[in-house]
Amino acid sequence: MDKYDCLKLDNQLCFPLYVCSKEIVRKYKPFLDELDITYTQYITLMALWDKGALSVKELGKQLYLDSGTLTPLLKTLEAKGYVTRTRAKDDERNLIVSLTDEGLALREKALAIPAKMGACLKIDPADAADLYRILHTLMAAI
Amino acid sequence: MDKYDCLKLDNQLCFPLYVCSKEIVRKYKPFLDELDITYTQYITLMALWDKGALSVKELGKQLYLDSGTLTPLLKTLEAKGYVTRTRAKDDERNLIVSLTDEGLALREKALAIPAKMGACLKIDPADAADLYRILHTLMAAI
DNA sequence: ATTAATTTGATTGTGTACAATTCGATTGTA
DNA sequence: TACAATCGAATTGTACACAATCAAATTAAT
Repeated sequence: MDKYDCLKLDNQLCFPLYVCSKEIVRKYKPFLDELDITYTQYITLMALWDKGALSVKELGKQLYLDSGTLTPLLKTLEAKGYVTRTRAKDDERNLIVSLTDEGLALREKALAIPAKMGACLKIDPADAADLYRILHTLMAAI
Repeated sequence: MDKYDCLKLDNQLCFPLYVCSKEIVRKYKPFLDELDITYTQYITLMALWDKGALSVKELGKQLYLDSGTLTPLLKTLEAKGYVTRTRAKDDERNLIVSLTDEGLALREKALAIPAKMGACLKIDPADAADLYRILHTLMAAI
C-alpha cells in the first residue's frame, strides 16, 4: 500500500507475459529438437508452409522480426537444406525465401507438435480463447 | 480446413504470446534508456527493491532466469554501481546481491515508468485483469 | 540522363536466454 | 575424520533479438 507498489513484480502485466512466453518456448524445445530446429525457425517455417515463398521483408512483417535476426536464421535453414534464398528477377533488392522438398517434407513431422504441446499445457479452453483474443487486440494496438 | 490448419501461425497461442512479450519489452526501452538499464536489469532491480537483498539462486527463482543469464547481468549492474555482490558469511556458495545507495536511489526515477507504460499500452482494464489471471494460472502450471 | 531519396538486406555490437559442464564449498555418512 | 554426494555460481557454446549503420539496387525528380 505504499508508493512503490507499482514497481512490484506481482503488480506487473509485462512480467508474467515475458515469463510465460519464455517458458512455453522452452516447452517446445524437446519436440523441436526432434526436427533439429529452434522455435524461431519453427515459426519461420510455419509462415513458409502456409504461404509457400516469401521475401525477407514479408517474413519480417509476419513474424515481427527484423533482418538482423532473420538473415542469419535463414542462412542456417538454408544450410540445413530446408529453404533456398534467391533474388527476385524483377527487383534484385528482394530476396525470396522458398521451401525445398526437404523443407516441405518437414511439415509432416511437425504435424504432431501442436497436439503434444496442447497435452502438456493444460489450459482451460475458455481461458485459451480469452487469451487469444486479448493478445491479438494487444498486437493490433502496438 | 485442411489437416495443416494446426500449423498456421493464426491458430497458435504461443506466437502472439511471444510477439506481445517482445513488443512490450521494446516499448519499455525508451523509458529504461533514461535510467541506462535494460528490461531484464529492470525486473532484477524490481526484485531487489522489494526484497532488499537476494542470493543469485533466489533471484533466479523469482525471475525464472538461470545463472548463465544472471551472472553477466549482475556484473553489469555492479559495474554501473547499482548492486554489490558478496559471498554469504555462513555459506560461501551463496552470492548475495544487495542494492547500493545509487541502486536504491534509482527506484525514485523508476517510479514514473509504470504510468508511462500504461499510457502507451491502452489495454482495456477488464482485459488486463483477465490477462493477469490467465497468465498467472499458466505460470503456475509450468 | 544525373542526381537524390528510398527501399532492402547484410553487418556489427550489445544483451539476453539456456543447456551443459566445471569448480569450489558444504553436507552427509561411514 | 575421510570422502562421496550435493549444491550454488561461473563458464562455455549456441541461438536469438534489435539498434545502428552500411551498401547495393531502384525509383523519382529535375
